[in-house]
Amino acid sequence: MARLATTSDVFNAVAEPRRRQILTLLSGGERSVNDLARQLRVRQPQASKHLGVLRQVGLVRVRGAGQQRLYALNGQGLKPIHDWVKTFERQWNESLDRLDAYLKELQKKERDDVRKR
Amino acid sequence: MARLATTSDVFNAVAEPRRRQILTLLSGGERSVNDLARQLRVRQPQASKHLGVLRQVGLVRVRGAGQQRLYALNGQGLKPIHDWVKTFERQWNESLDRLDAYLKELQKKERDDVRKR
DNA sequence: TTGACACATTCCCATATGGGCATATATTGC
DNA sequence: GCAATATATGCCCATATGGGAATGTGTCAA
Repeated sequence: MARLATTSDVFNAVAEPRRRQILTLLSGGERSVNDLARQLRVRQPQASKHLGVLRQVGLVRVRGAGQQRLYALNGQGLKPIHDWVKTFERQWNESLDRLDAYLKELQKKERDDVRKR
Repeated sequence: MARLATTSDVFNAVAEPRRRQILTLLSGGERSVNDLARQLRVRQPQASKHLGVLRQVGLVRVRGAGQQRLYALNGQGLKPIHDWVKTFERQWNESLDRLDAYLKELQKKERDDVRKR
């Protein structure tokens, strides 16, 4: 079956670093295709393709403006990722808490050792 | 160059739905490979492969327990995704706010219309 | 109409994939 | 040692990819 299509899912669409870059750039406001291509140091066709993927999964919107097309971020499209990853928030906090507790324990031992000297 | 390796990145590793399922299952605690394979309704080798990917990107830890290997979630591995998507939180809140304002505006109009009747 | 510009689409190719399957590699109990 | 169980790994294949390059489509201005 091979890997899922990049357009099958927001997760797959966002797996590509350049597409994440595009979203970051668009968070500053609308941009034209050439604009984005220049910033990404990518040729125009690739920029168009990436934008096409992002559009198919609903992460960006397009608007015609004369002979250029302005792409805008659709922030809501990222919510599924946020919601999913948020369900694990407690998990990594717990790991950090354990690390924190461990470090505190080390420091305590250190103080005790110093005291014994 | 083709698509990036699934092991190149947490984003790529998590793009596969079954791997997300695995992480969800592991958030309930350690599981053996067969255990996971059964829950995912996947054959054992595929489960092992997926777990291998997750391990390579640091999303899970393994621990030998007799003749089985228990996999555990490493929540901190998901933090990069959380951090990235969090930078867009304002974006979709704004969209939602606009939607909210729009709906409120509609309701107001509706009330006014009723009043006029 | 014609040319210039912005963008989209198509074809090519090297590459990695995930599943099926068979097989190697532990580890345990006898 | 040997069989049984749990897991990992290797090979196969169909499929989708992202970049390069060329070409199609649309819009403007003269």
